[in-house]
Amino acid sequence: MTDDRRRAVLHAIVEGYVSTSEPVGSKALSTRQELGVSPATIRNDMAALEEEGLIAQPHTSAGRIPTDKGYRSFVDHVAASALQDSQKRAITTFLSDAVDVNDVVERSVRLLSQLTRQVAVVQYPSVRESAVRRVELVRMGADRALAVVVSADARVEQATIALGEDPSEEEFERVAREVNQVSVSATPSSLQGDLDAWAAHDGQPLWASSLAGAVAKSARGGTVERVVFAGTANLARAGTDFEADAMGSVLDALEEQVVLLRLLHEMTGQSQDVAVRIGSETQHESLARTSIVAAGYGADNGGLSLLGALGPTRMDYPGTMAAVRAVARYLSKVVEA
Amino acid sequence: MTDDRRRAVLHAIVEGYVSTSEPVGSKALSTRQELGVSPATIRNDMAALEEEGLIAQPHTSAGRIPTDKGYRSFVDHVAASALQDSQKRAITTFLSDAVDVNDVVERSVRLLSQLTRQVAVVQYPSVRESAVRRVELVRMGADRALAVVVSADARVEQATIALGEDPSEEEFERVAREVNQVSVSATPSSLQGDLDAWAAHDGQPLWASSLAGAVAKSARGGTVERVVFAGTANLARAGTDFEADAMGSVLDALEEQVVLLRLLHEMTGQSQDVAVRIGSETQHESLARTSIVAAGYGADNGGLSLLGALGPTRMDYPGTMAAVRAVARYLSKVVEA
DNA sequence: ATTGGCACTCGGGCGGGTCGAGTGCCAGAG
DNA sequence: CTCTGGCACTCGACCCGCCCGAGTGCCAAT
Repeated sequence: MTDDRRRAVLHAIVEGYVSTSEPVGSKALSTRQELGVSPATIRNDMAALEEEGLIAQPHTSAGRIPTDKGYRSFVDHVAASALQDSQKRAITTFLSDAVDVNDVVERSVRLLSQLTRQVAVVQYPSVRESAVRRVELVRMGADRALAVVVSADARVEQATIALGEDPSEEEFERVAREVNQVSVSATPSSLQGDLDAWAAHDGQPLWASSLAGAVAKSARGGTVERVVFAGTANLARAGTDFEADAMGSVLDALEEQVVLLRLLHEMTGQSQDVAVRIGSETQHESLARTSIVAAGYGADNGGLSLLGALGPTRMDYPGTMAAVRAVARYLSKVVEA
Repeated sequence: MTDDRRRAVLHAIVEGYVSTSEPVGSKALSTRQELGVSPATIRNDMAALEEEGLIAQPHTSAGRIPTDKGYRSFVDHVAASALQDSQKRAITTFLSDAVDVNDVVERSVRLLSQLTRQVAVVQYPSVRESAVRRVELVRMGADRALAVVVSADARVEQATIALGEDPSEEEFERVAREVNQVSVSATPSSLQGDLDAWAAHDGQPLWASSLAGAVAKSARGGTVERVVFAGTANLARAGTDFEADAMGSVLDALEEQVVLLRLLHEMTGQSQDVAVRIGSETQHESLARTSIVAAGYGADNGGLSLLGALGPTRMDYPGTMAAVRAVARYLSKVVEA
């Protein structure tokens, strides 16, 4: 089947280019045992592949390298390789003795960057709406207070409230008592409404409503989505894949966070499984030469968080996908427990 | 005074090299109006400076570049330049509307990286020991609990406690009540002792002592020292100052954090003011070609935190020092308030 | 459909030659 | 004793021309 062989040729080109970072020619391919055909045959296939826009040559009389489209075809048709046992063991041993959420995320991102040899990014687990266990109000000065919300699933959120006036000690205490009563007795779904109703009562100070809002928001998931990175050094080591300038743009994009987060969300939007964006597919100027492999993790009942690996388009896709998938699975287990 | 002129020559070399990133020769220097002498004279001075090890030439018949020692001399003898008004305004406007500690640190590090065009690093404010306002205990499963400690200065710390057994609901509640009584009534200095005494009482479960330890630790300052970065892209843009490989090492060292923290501590150990480490002075292989400008901030009664800028040895020292000092001063004000 | 053969193209590497910036040294002037 | 102008020298950067070989496209043959 000539179609099969063409695919094989493409895969061989991808693998060759990924491992040597040099354009691969027909002769080199024919000596690989995989496809037992002559260079001339391969050249014909290459011409066809180039016609389809799957490969290109950097200049005449050089070997071929995959285009973004070529990588895409490769990724779509290749089965993600299995992780080596040593790597599986690494995951469990490395992550099992984490002590809290912070630690888990921290360890995960480091692990992922080591496994993939790329830049790893992990978003903090997003949490589902949960009951409030206690609200602590701390006076911080004449017109500011700190609200600490401890939720039933052991999250702790804090928010500062502008009071706009200087309530007496007794009133402050009273409000604190009441907001506790209301919040703790409410179910997650009724929380917002209950709090609003309470704040609207006669006799409540103006700042009661901002307090109510802050508490509700904290229960809902609270603070901004945060992501952490590791392995940015891998970008620098990526050899000739990046000009110094291009690397600057990538690092900027990473620090930007918001761009990356949106991208990750888009990628994992539909499916739970590993998703890949290749080069220009990122639709982002500064990421034109980078690929992202991402997956969601966490409870599948909505509270989905993201993690992924980012590197030059010339990356080991099967290996990276396997690592991302494995870490995502493991994190899901940990977070759900 | 020949000695004065030599210094002037050194400074001119440093400034020239910093701004052009190319070795500077005697002719170019003589045309600068600063020192009104002929190239030949400058050559003599250069020979002397080279003898002293302050400058060097990359290869014969090229201009001179400063050595680490040369930069050191420059830094020691130059007055830190003043910030431009626009920059001063930038600091105040940029930092004034921060809402909480997280936000302050986040904004500071970004600001510093923009002002210096280097990698900026800011350590979270370390806090002095403070009274405990409330301890919240949340059951997290059969044998684990989460302790949330809210301290009087509005910090919130959390720690997980391994219970090692499965206490009854009543006992759990009782311990929670008691640890609150003890903690809240204790003064900061007596806290550790009071908690230990309480945990050692008859009838306390085994895990009471780990709870006591966690609470005391949280009050003392709690979690690990954390640092945040910004502007790593500036490293990449630093032109030819770094090989791709060297840059990888630097990024690694940054992620390591512990190395950097130790270094920062050493630097600011004695004095409160801006400190500079140049190239090999860092005593660290991977930072051999980078310099660090650091300063402490925060209350001078012990709780000193650190911030700084890191970049290639070929950096604008006066400007960087001014920016670091300004941000440190501003942060001190904010944190003390 | 596959293969061997063949002419062609073009980038990379090598050697040689030139150019110029920068130096060190020295003798002379202030 | 210090500064200056002059001079010969060095050596890296750059340009040019050359060759080589990898890799290609095309074509005729199987």
